[in-house]
Amino acid sequence: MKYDLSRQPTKGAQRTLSAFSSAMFDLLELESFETISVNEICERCDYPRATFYNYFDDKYDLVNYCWYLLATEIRVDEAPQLSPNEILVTYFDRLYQFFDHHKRQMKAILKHNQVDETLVASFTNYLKQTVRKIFRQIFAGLQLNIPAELLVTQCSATLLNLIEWIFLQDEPTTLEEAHRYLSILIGNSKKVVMPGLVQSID
Amino acid sequence: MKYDLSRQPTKGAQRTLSAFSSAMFDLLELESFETISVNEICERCDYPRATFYNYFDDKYDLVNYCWYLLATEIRVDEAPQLSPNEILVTYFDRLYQFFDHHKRQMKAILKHNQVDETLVASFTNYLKQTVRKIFRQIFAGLQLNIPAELLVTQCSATLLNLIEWIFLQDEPTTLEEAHRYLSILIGNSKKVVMPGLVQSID
DNA sequence: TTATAGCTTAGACAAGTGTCTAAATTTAAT
DNA sequence: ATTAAATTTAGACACTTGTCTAAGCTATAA
Repeated sequence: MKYDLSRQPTKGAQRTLSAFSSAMFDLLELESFETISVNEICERCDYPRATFYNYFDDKYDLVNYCWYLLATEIRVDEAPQLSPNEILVTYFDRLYQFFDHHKRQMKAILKHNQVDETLVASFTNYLKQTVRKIFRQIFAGLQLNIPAELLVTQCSATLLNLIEWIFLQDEPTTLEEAHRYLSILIGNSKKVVMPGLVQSID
Repeated sequence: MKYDLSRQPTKGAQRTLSAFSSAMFDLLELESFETISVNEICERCDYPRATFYNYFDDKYDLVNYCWYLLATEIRVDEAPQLSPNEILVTYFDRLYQFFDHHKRQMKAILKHNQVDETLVASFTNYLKQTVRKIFRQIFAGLQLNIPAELLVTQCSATLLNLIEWIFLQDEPTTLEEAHRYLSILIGNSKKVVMPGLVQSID
């Protein structure tokens, strides 16, 4: 990303960022990400190519910014003070809620972009990276019988894989049923219990 | 892939396929996949661009063929008659063996291609897809308390994530230690026990 | 109001991509 | 060894990509 998101954007910059991300979201519902060109993006929002390259490195960079916008909505950054097991369910619920809310948009995008292609992978990967950060913080102070990074990977993968199965592979599942699956996958038990914890700390 | 791999390739075609894949393997040790161009590949193995496009759609297609060549070496396709838990460990061992054997090549490639970039993702993804096929077959006839596809995803993700951690994140781990981690991640117990199975069938 | 610093933009650039044609060459089967 | 079918190849094509320059615009602070 060429534009520095950390500082307060000017009114003009905000307008430009919105225009490009909206154009991308629009185009993703119309065609495959592969076939979208920078020219096409610029035409759609009536900005010159030079401006595009002032803000983004390439279309991958822009789509990444789009994921950043979506992720903000999931409130993945707000970490409540809860036990690891509760956190797991809490974040699962937020993801579930988000995908449920954006069902229509997701379905439209999936029409032109297969689940196994770059686009969807880049989205779920973005979310996975965000969820990893949270788990990394949570596991930092705990006594584990397995390296923390491994557990971080396992938990975020389990969460995202289940979400992906329900919403991207389109296997309608109630939140209750999803919780049952989650507990089986995470802990091989009836309750959600983290693997690798030396003692349960619910 | 434009060339039909299912039929017996002619001597010439075999030579061409080898030349292109070798060129790609060579270049991956010299620079990042992103910066490799089709022109460069063709120059390195002295074939005209037109020939490249006779065989492959693009460089992603070629690198995919490279993964196919590697995967054959792992013998992922030979499925022995074993219980699900034994299969899990068997395939983990094969992957472990393969990566251990190709340590040098992997390290060289990782020097120019970061773990989080497209190239490495495309490789581990290829392996994941291959491992998925095996688990799908294994779980087909079993009684599970969770949809089979979910379990397939979970098991292959756990396997590949552990392998990735050991070899691509470069966390040297003995096979014994790896088995211990695997059992914790898969079953939250001292032994490797699959989650989701209605009854243990060791 | 007016500098001035920072953006925005048009257009050119070198390089890459994937497709196509028609000629040259190779292959496999008689 | 001959021949018909299939493949390979050179070169051209239209198009995309990312960079760069120099001219234009705009916002803010004196």
